[in-house]
Formats: sequence, structure tokens, C-alpha cells
Amino acid sequence: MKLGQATIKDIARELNVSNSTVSRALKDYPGISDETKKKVKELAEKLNYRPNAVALSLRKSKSFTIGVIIPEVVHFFFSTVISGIEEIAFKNGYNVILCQTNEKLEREKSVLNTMLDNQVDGLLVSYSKETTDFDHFSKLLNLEFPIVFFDRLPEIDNTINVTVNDYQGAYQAVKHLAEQGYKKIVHLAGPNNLAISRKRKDGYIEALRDSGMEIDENLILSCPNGDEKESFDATLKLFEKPETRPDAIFAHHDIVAAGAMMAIKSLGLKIPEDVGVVGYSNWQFSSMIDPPLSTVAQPGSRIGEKATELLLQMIDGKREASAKGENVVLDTELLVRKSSVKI
Amino acid sequence: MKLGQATIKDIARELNVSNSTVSRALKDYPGISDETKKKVKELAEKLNYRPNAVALSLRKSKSFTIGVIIPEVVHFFFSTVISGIEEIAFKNGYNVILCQTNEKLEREKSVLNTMLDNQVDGLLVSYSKETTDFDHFSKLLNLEFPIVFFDRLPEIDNTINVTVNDYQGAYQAVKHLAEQGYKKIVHLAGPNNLAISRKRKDGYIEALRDSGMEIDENLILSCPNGDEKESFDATLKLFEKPETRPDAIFAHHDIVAAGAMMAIKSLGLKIPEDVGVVGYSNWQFSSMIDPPLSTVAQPGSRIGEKATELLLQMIDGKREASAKGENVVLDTELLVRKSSVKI
DNA sequence: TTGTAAGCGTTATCAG
DNA sequence: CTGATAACGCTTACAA
Repeated sequence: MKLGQATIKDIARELNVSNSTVSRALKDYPGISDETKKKVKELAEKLNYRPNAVALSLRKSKSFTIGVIIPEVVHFFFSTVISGIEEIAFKNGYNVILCQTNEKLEREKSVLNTMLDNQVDGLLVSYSKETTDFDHFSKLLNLEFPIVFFDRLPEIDNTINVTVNDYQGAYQAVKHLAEQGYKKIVHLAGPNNLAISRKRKDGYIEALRDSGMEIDENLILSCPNGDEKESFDATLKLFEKPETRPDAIFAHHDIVAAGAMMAIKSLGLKIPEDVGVVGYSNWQFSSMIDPPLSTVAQPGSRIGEKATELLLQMIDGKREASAKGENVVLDTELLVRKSSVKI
Repeated sequence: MKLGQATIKDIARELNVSNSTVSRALKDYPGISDETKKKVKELAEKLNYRPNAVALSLRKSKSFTIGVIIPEVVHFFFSTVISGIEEIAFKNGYNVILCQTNEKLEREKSVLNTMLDNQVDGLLVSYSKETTDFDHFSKLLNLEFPIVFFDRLPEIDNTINVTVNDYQGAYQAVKHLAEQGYKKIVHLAGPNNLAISRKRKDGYIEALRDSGMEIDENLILSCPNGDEKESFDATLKLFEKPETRPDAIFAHHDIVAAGAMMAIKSLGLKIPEDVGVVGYSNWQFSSMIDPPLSTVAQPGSRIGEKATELLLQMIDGKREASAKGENVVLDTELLVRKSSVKI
């Protein structure tokens, strides 16, 4: 080893005692004379001894390392999740090894293997968009290998999951708009094949119903790409005809909302006076645009924290691995800012 | 081990050969009969044998793992760097273990030790804001341990670094403001112990000078925390007195710029007509705020990629560790948006 | 062509 | 109270 780190052997040799004595002294095992203990500890200190974690892993079949499989690090949401994961892991003496799949299934399988090769004690997974077959995960789960899924839930029975309550978030957002007195609320929806999109739409519909408003399919527009231009154009189109001309917009995420806001402004309309807007996800920019955008905050780092806590419980045997599934659903928080406050 | 992964021993036992034969057969060593080779490989395949990376690390004193020490994962810039790192590491069969310091020196030292305990083959470091004493790094460098610093350069001789040309980025930004006809350009600067802050300030000063403008220390404000409130307050204060009242602001990053923009708007002033603003780092939100923020783009993932390439070269012995320093400086790009276009 | 044995750093078991 | 020894999974001289 380049670093020439001192080992137990070095200490033992220098002190003319056996390796086991040193090992025991270092860990305050019973049955070591205070004198030996002292000598050993002093020398260890002096030599700056630190136990070799790799040797420990091999010996104990435990690496104190957890693997994180994530689609893309640069997604703001995922980066907050990672931050939460890292925080809890660190606090409990665990390391985090990180791999991104770039939304590719092949890559996902590959990094999964690498992590197993490295004897990770457990896995935190948000699978790729390409993943429709979950065998590579279920195989492990059948062997009681600890895995917690977050954000994206696999089609496997009895997994342990951490997600956000998308339905509730949408419901609150739309209810809020209704309470502000907006009468014709449009939904700029996400792609229908994603569960989160469907749940947000469901929340929207239910909130309208509970507010005594009609559900009009013409007021639900799909913005699958989720970029500004798409929603800019979609919004302009809405305002062309009187029958679809809305006085409020609930967008499936903040970028879509931002596009809508630009369109509204370009028509000379005022936000929130003429049109109210609420987004989703609390992107960093949303508090900085004009007017500041009301949005539904997803607790990214809490997702990471919670998922890690669950995983560590499984690893430490405080929780059955695959006994029965568990869904932890974290609450969203509606952040009411200027863009939706009419009153 | 929970997974009950097959080992070389299992294969050897079942085939009635020795461990070494299996090991050699698996790696196509010369001097193994084709027949044995075939038998071994088939059984390995059948048992789904995968080498235990931990055992390999111990045996070879090489872990194929690199450690990344970073202030905060949620910084957009850092997340792009991580992404670049992960990409190159993966491509070369290396794992990435990730720790964030949250800008705390204590934490930095702690994670550094953890990584060394885990026998990482090398380190990619962007140190914390609190770090002014670099002993914990120089000690390692003296032992020829491979480290590449990125973004924030330590005050150590002969290190290998990857940065962005912060001076140039700042220079371009301020020159641009001057060319737009702004006359009194304030700099909201970062903490002075970071080289990047100092370089951005130098670029600012030089650009002013080259534009024939006075350097006024009262027009350089420190915003060390880098959050919105800080710069909001600082900006308000600037506008209180006529002698510090600016007509343009160059902020050391986009969040600081965003805070300044809010302050400017709150005073009823117009951007870019009354006050021009340029930020730094091209955060995701900067194109979406109103008006869109001009900013200096740093090639985050290229920094990560380059730093990782250099580190792997050092690890593989293709490059001297500490022979002599090397500075790779990547170019920034000025993105001119609405917030600074007066003409 | 294959086997034996030592060793990477640590800990657990069994003796003394 | 302390020491020998084996073992975790793998590689690699050295022997056969």
C-alpha cells in the first residue's frame, strides 16, 4: 500500500506481543492488562493506526457500504435525495457508493452487479425509465437482500418503498386555487404512462369535484416533454377560444408552470390577478421568478433520509427484509407564493 | 454472506480441482488444459460466480474505488461534476464513493479518513469553505497518494488541479457590462479564502481597468454565504447612498444575482434598463427567471471527466503523482441573456 | 498441466 | 492475561 499505513502486525511486532493481543487491546476487550492496553493504544496513536476497512469487510462479510442506484445525478430532485442519503449514512458510519443509470436498463444491471461484487450491505434504488422487467431486483429480494426503492416503485410484491404523496399534493394545490376563487382551472399534465402523472391528475380531478366544479376533459392538456416551449404553446392555445380560456393553471411541474406564466404575461394578463398558477416540485428557480411561483414541495432529502433509515434497519436486522412490503408515503407541502394568491 | 454467492472454493470443490486451477482457468492463464478451462467456466457460469471485489482489494491492495469529497451535492454545479466523474469512473471499471462535507472542515477530515480506511485508490477533492489549513491533504500528497483537486485549488505546491478559468469568466462578464454602457458596476464577491472568489474579483477589477473605469473598494461587497437573503440585503444597502448606488451588478454566482435582482425590483427599478445583472455558474433556474439572467457557464461535467481522467492516470502510474503540479484550466462561456442587455 | 502454501489485515476460537 | 491458529476469498510463487 502506497500509504504504508500501520497495521496491527506492526504494532504487535514492535511491542513483542501477538496480533490478537493488539486487536483485543484496541477494542477494550476484557482480559487485557491495563498496562498492555496502554502501551498498545499509545503506539497505535503514535503510528496513526487505523483499521483497514477492506480487511474488516472480508472478515465480517459486512462492508458498511450501501449502494445507491439513481437515474441521473443532475436532476435537482435526485441530488436532494442523495444529499439526504449521504447524511444519514454518514451519521451511522456507512459509506455511499453511487452509480447513475442514465435511464438505461443495461447500465442498471451492470452497476447492480458491480455493487454486489463490492459487497454492499444493501441497496437504495430508483430504477431507470427503461426498466419494465424487474427480475434483477426480485432475484435479490428473494434471497432476502435488503433493498429500499424510492420515488419510482417497482412492480414487485412486498417491496419496501419510500415515495411522495403525489395525489395529495395535486389535490391541495387545486383546492387552494379553488378557494382563492378561481373558477376555471386547467391542468397541464405529464405523460400518462408515469404513475406520478396519473396521480397528480387524479388529485386535480378530485379537488375540482370536492369544490363543486365540473370536470372538463378539454381543460386537461398533456405536456409530456415538460419543457417551457411546449407549455408556452399549449397555454397560448388555451386562451384562443373562450370555452377553454382558463383563470388558473395547475402544472405538473415548475418548468411547465414557468412556460405557462411566460405565455400569460405575453398576452398582457396579470398573475395572479387574471390567472393563478401553481406548479410542482419546488424547483430552485420557482421562488425567484416573477411573481414567485406557488408550488408543491417534495421533500427530497427526507425521502433520502427515510429510505436510508429503513435500509439500515433491515441491514441491522431490526426489520425483516422481505417479510411484507411497506410503503412510506411522505407528505408534500403546498408552498403558497404570490402566483396563486388572488384574495 | 446473505447472498450465498459462489466462490472459487465452491467451484474447486465441486470439480475436484484446486483453488488455483480455478482461479487460473477463469482468467485464461497459460498452462491450463482446455478441458479444465471449459469445465470451470461452465460451472462458474452456472453458479453465477462473480469475483469478490473485497477479497481482491485486500489481496491486491487496490480497490478500484475512487473517493469524491465535495461540499454539497445539491449545488447544481457540483451535481454536474459528479455526473462527469461517475461517467468516466464507470467506463474504466472504477467505483465512486461519495461524501459531502457541508462546507465543514471537521467533516472533511472525517470523511477523508473514512475513505482512506476504505482503501480508495485516489481522491477527487473540492475542499470546504472552512478549510484554510491543508495539512490533511499535503500529508497524503507527500506520500505520493493520488489526489486531483477540482474547482477549488488548495494552497499547496505542485498539486494537480482542474478548474475553470474563473478570471476569464469574470473578465468577460464585466467587460460585457461595460460595453453595454453600464458605468458603475458593483461586484458581489465570494469568500476571500477561496481562490475562485479571488480570481473572479481579479477578473472584475481587470475588466474595469481595461474599460477605463475606476476601481472603488466600496463597490466590492462580500457575500460569503451565497444565499439570496444575504445579497438581497447587501444590494438594498448599496442603493441607500448615492455614492454606492450602482447601475450594474456582477455577482459571484447566480443565487447571489437572483437575490440582487429581487432587491432591485423591490425598489421599483427595471432590469436591464436601470440596472444590469450578470451571475455565475449557469444554474438551472437562471434562464427562467424574469428577466432571464446573463451568466458565466462552467463546464461542470467536463471538469468531472477531466479530473477523473487525470486521477486514473496517476493511479495507473501513467503519470507521476506529485512530481510536479499541473493546472488544467477549462474555458467558461458567457451566456448573454436579457438581464444585461441595455442596448 | 496442476497442486500447495503463503499472504493481504483482521478477528474468533481454543489453548495455555 | 496472552498466544497460536484458522478463516474470510483471492492470487501467485514455487513445487511437482
